Amino acid sequence: MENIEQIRHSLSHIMALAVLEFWPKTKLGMGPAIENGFYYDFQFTKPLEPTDLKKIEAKMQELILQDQKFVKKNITKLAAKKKFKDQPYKLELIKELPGKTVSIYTNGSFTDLCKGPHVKFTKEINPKAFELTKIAGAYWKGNEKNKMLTRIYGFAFATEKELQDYVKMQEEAEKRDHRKLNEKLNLYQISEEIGLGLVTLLPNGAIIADELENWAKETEEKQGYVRVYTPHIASEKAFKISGHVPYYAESMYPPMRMAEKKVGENDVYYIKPMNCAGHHMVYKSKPRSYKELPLRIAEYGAVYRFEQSGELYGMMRVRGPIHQNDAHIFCTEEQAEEEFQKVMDLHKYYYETLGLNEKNYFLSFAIRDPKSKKYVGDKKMWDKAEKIALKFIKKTNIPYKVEAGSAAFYGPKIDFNIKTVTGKVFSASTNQLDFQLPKAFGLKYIDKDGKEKIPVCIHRAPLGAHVRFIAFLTEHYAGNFPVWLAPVQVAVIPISEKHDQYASEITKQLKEYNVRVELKNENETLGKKIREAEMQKIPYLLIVGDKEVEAKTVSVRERGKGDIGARPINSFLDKIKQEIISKK
RNA sequence: GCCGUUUUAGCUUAGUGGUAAAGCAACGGUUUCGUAAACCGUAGACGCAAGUUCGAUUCUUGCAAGCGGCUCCA
Repeated sequence: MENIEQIRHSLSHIMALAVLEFWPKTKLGMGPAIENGFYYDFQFTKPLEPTDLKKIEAKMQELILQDQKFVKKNITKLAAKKKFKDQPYKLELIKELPGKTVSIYTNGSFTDLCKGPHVKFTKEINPKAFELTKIAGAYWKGNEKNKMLTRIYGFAFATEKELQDYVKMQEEAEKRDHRKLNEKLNLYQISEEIGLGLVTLLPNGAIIADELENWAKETEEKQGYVRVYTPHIASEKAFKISGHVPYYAESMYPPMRMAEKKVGENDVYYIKPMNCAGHHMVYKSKPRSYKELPLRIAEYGAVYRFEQSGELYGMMRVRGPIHQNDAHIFCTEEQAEEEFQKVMDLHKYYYETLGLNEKNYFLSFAIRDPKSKKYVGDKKMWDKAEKIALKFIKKTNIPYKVEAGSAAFYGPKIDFNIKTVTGKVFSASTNQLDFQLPKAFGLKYIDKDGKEKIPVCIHRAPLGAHVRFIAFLTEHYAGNFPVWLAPVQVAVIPISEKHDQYASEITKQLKEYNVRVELKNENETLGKKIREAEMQKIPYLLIVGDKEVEAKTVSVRERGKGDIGARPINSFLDKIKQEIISKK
């Protein structure tokens, strides 16, 4: 496996050499190996033509066949500066690297600043096991304030077969893309007329959202949560207290101003990007005693965020409505650990029920970048929050990875992240330990000793936001939703018009038991109706013809399994009800 | 938002400097069928705007949206 990384990394150098042979004035950025291949960032002196990719690829193959040797050398920074005097990005890197010397690698006429390692000879690389795939813009050092360079990506593997298999696998994965599946499943719509990134859940999507929401409500009620409804808009005052203005303002829809009135704080309103302010005000609605804590305030709150247009991605990343499975747990510092553990256990319960395991998600601990100014509150509180959160996260025994600089502006986050079929990472659920907002909102409770204290707040949203979670589940199940979530659970298919009446009786009976059923009695052949139902991914098809009418049964066809035989309707009802209740 | 790329009917695609072809879906009819596509017919489109031209869906420019990345996130 190490070798494949060396091959990929070496290919990026070979690509740089190929590019320089065609356009010697090109400035070089960085060129690492990545999960499926490699890339290199260039600053071209002229725009790249679409055909150039093939041209570079052919040149690379030629260079590989020359069997160039990769030679490593350590040189002083001074010598390096001289060597790379025409490469401003390399000079910048040399300046930042620690130590007095840097390592360079030479292959053919090309030398790059690089810590390696590489293959010894290019003959170790199969010239048919790589391909250049795409051109994209990428900011220098990943910072949008920097210049945008042109990145060329390539796939690379040890053998040609592995490359072909990978490409094929990608094509298969794309079929599971929730945007693609939506064409048949009709879960949602995003239209230019309504607006960019604004999702309409169509009837099928709405059913799934409702099922998830009901499940969350039932579960949370058992665990002592109370439900509230808070306004979708709030005055600027609230967001100044919470810090959203100014720390989060660029992700918020522009404010609404009450023009006819004198403009003061209460004449400016924002659509809420988070539910925090509302829930903090619920806490503040009356004086609180330690006896009331923990106070768990829940709401499937609809928030809107003005995400950059280029970030929008089907139902995975939208501007709204983002119905979050949100709750804020207000508790004492001593209670926080237990409450946090309960939240983690709740995740476990939800995820296990949905058939998710650690292959489907990973935990990340998002802390602040101490150098950045985009965080509210004082350092002491941040250090404390990060320290305690880390302690909690360690106790859960779930592997996690630390991400510096991605905390929320008011506190560290513990995120459950998911990957889309195409490899994009999104956070499905977020959990935060917050010492800032309760203080900012002036929340208090009277403790046993009669003294006022500030509660701690745990922000949590285990089922994330409806649309993102539905998108994730759609891809996870490849559209084959378990019966309890399936928009249509059963299709009743009469073989001919003669059986329509019996079919509608069966349909009616199922409806009485709250099974989501569709009668497919349109004038089509049986084969066609079955095909359509299968493409809609309906879990059960009940086929009724002469035999079934006669014997008072239904022939059951299970999704993906085919005909599983005839049985009396009551027996089928018992089976499906059981599956719905157990969320199988 | 930035870089690249794409845009012909609801979807998938064909094609042209003289306004366009097909399959599926839709609709109407025929057929009454045993486990993934019956048959016949009808209707429906060149993303938007400007320019070049006798004439633009086709060429040019701008804009918009989609897609792939970057940045960013529930």
